[in-house]
Amino acid sequence: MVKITDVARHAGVSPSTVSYALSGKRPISEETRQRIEDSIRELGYRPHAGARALASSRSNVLALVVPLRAGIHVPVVMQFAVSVVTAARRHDHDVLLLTQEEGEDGLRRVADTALVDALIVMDVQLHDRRLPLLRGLDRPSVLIGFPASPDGLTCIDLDFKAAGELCVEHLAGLGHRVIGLVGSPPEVYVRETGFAQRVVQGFTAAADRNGLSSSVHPCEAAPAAARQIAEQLLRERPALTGVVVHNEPILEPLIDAFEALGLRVPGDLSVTAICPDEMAERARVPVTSIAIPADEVGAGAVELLMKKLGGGTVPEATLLSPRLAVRASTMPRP
Amino acid sequence: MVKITDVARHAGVSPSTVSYALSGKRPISEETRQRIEDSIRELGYRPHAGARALASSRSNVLALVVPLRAGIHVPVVMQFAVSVVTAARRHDHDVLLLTQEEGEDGLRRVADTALVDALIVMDVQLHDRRLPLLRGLDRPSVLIGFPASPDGLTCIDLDFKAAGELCVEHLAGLGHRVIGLVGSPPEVYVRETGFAQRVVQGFTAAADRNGLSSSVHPCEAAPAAARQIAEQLLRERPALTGVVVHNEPILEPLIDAFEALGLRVPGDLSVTAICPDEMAERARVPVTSIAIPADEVGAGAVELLMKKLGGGTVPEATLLSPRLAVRASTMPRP
DNA sequence: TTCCCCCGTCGAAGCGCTTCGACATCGCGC
DNA sequence: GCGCGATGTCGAAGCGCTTCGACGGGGGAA
Repeated sequence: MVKITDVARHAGVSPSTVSYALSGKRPISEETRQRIEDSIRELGYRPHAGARALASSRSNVLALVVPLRAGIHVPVVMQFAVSVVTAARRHDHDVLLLTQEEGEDGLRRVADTALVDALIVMDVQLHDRRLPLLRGLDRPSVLIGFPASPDGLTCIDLDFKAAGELCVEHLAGLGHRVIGLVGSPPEVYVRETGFAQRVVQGFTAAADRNGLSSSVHPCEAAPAAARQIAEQLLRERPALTGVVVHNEPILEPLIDAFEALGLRVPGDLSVTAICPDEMAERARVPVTSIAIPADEVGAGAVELLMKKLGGGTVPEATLLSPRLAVRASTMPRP
Repeated sequence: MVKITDVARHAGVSPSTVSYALSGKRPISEETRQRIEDSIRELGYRPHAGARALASSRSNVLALVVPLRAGIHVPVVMQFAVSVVTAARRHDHDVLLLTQEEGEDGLRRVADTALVDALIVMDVQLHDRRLPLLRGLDRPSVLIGFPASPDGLTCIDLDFKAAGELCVEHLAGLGHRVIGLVGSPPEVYVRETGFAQRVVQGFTAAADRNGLSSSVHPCEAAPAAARQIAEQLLRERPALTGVVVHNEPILEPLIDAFEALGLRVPGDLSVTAICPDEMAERARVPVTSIAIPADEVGAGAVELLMKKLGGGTVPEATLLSPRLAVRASTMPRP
């Protein structure tokens, strides 16, 4: 293994000079730097990560905790993970993968052993049990998702309330007066997953603001449930002309169910959704939708962490504005 | 930060004794060990990962390279990742997440900087560009998937050839005489992804062995393509009564297409698939299928790596036997 | 009883890097 | 012509842990 002393000898300088040339923490003459770089290339030098971590008390590794639970849309999780890794690499950091199963102990372990410099936690619940731990940890963290009170934490996510509102505004703008929200399975609300509730809040607030008649319907993530909900909506709210769907697996089955019941989308019923773009695009009827901007969220989380690691201060809450992509599933009320 | 010397002082022993008590590399009297453990607990000691890595030249971290490419079924990738992390934790190791995008440089980097002790590479192609690198690296690796020649490497995967055979044997056992394989998109074969070709090999070999009439049909991963293939099969092979599907996204659309063309599954046509269990279970007609045992593969990869890290020798090829779950989509030939 | 060996423990020497203080050199202003 | 700050480099001291060789004491074999 070639080490920094080898490089130093080869370049005719001291090890510390090589170190400073590498880190840029002290000025090095252009000429010397060049010589050092040549030596590094020639010898194929790679600094030892462990030694570096020990001496600098920085491992240049971030922890990423991914959720495993049922009801989580896996491709979206993967998108987050990839965008976090990609963003981390831009800052010369690597990413350690933790599963939620490891729980609080896992977080404590990687933090206390200095394996990682900072942590990113996905799928935060309103009253997440990990919050006190994260607050007390001696290293910075960023949450993807919002707990009930983000005091002392740093959180980033799509602004789901605004997303709910935006869907409603879109429908209202098209003249719809009676709308419904088909939401996530009941257990998601019980579990107090913040984003689901926030969609409901935004939906309801915007409907009220616009003087619309609105209703909210939690729904299991199974095709059969979609059918039931569709029938129920027709029965209970015959004047319904607009639907917001916040339940990925059910989007297509629900549209199918409406059509099977004789409602054309968008002819008789306009549908908007909060779901990944590729899902909205590939549906039988391409769906007007708001996507979760996984790339932005992941990259944003990393940027926030880097700022914190650099000693900067960051806002407790970062809400990404929803963007509505208009597709074929919505049209003006007939 | 509490360090090993603190523990040693507190327990009235030398630091080396604490170290040996922790690692078990030298005998320590029960009494002393107990005292040390108490001190550790009382002080909340956590060994510093970097220091440990430096002194022992073991980081206790594995690299996992996940694929990003289109045509890869994301939930399966996630399953692999989770099972690797879980298995690694059982061996007191952590997992560093690398994206394929980082390519060979990423592998070299984490290996050369001693950030990781060993590597797991997913989605290996027949003539993968990373193979020479992996062979030359000074740390062990395990491939999930098989290249053209695994010489000098360690590979593990489902035995896709056997899977292809098993599907055919199942159909043959039910009396079917004319069968077809609906495969992956053409580019998957062009790309020389081993597993797709191996399914074809197994399918063809078993069909020949059983004296069946067989045909192979690559197929795009889009519903429209499913419809086309269904029509083509009916036209070109009217006597067809058995189909093997090796193309996740198309499984359901294909069954739909067959039924739309007047063929009942399994009444007129028996269908088997190689796909995740939950997909097979949730289809309109639950599909007789062979699943990719992501848990076993991931855990197996870690076990192999641990054995190699421990100085043991392991077989170059580990093929996991396919298991066929019989469901509602197959029945004896009428 | 003597010798040997094993068990349990210690001390010290690193592992490869960063960083702090020191120092020499140079150019500038006065 | 002198002092001073800026610039560029060096040496040495760790960072916290593992591991090697050494060593004292106790038990078994001869």
